[in-house]
Amino acid sequence: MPNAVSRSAATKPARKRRERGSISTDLIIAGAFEVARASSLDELSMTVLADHLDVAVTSIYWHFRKKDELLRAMTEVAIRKQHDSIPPPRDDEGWQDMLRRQMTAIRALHREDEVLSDLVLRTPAYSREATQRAMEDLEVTVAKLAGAGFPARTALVAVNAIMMYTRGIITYERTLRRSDAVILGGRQRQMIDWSGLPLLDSLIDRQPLAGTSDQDFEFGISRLIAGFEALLREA
Amino acid sequence: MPNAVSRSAATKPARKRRERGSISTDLIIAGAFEVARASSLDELSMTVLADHLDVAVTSIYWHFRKKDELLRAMTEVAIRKQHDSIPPPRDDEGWQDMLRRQMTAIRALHREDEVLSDLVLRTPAYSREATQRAMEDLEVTVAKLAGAGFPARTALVAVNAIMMYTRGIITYERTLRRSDAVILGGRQRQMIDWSGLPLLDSLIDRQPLAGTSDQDFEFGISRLIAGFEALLREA
DNA sequence: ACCTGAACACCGTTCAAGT
DNA sequence: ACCTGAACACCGTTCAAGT
Repeated sequence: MPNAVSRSAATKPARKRRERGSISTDLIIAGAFEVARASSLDELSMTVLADHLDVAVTSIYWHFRKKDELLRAMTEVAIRKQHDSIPPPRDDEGWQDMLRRQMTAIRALHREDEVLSDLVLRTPAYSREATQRAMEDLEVTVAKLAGAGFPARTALVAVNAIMMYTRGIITYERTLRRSDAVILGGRQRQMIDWSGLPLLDSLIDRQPLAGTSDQDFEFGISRLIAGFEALLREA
Repeated sequence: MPNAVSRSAATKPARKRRERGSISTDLIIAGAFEVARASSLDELSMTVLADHLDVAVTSIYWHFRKKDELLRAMTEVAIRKQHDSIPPPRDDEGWQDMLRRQMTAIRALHREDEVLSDLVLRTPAYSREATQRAMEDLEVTVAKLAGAGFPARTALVAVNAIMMYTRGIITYERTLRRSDAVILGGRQRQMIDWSGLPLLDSLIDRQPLAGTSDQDFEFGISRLIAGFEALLREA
């Protein structure tokens, strides 16, 4: 915290003027990630960011005309990081393992980087480059399924489906974590009258209610893959 | 717009004092939904809501101590509406059709009511009643699968998985619609160099890029159900 | 018990002005 | 070309005061 001086006092920092090239768009983006990671993306404000960078708020507006423009730039960075973290297909594995590894990697990344997750899930890709990269990845993945006998169209829709499932898990887990800070652990269990719920009563015990585990995630992935395999056998 | 008078002029409305019981929490919630539906949940502010209700902003704070409290109340309403819109299982249908109908109904609801969607997806259930209702629904659904031969634990995880898939589709479609207002139709196609992408080039034509169709949604549902059936056969 | 205006801290953004 | 402070409209919230 570079300027944790006086908040309430009327004395203003009276900052020294910075040199001309002393802040760049890259520095601002990096600073924005630092602020967001230290608190959250929601709490990232232009004012706080400016303080963090020890710059006048308005200086940021020379590099980014709107806050939204800064967020877009951050999203590009996040999308690239996600792209780089997805393992490429290997020749020595089947399409099933490829899908499993890719989806697991995406989920892991979103779990360990909430800011990235919030950025990426908020919007589709902005730039041409990001879209191009995404399409190239998709082409390779779809080709792998097509090579295994799936019609091209089916391969595309299948990849799409397993990504939607992963997305659902990711957003749900994100929602849980967001509110867990408030709700505090699984004391929900006591709120419920279990008398009419014999099945659930026997299943949901100590573990946090409706939480998502690695096994639960794996289950859905396996079932989708099994469903794809069934389609392959029919042809 | 009850008070679309002067914004810039220094003359303030000078409102007449309202009677004591003239606004209730229910009226405020209803008004909040009206404002949100007319614009969006993001644009719902206490000030705008107060204007809409022709009430002083601070009056709302007597009924709801925080904006978050109002949002919670709205979420409860939304969750109840979602609950009521999900068709109950029928005796003359199998578990497959039940799941299909339920997931389709949820997706349809979220498509036609964006405000509900934003509220419900933002947070898990708050109140005891909502949680209780959700658990009762879940019990019935899980019981149907269990009756078909699934172990109880598997039935629960399966229902969870298909809900996660549906959630992924819903959030993705929501994201698309949010940005479609900006991006404007599928002119993305021209941005991309298709030379290295023979498969995708042949598949993605006129239709909006990466859009989600009813058939795509159906595909994932079918594959999951097929995956569940495979599990049943193994036992 | 319920409604109200004044007031505050914060936030995104514009603009005219510095160097 | 790049950095800055003053200023504005808006937003959530508190508080003391009305009836």
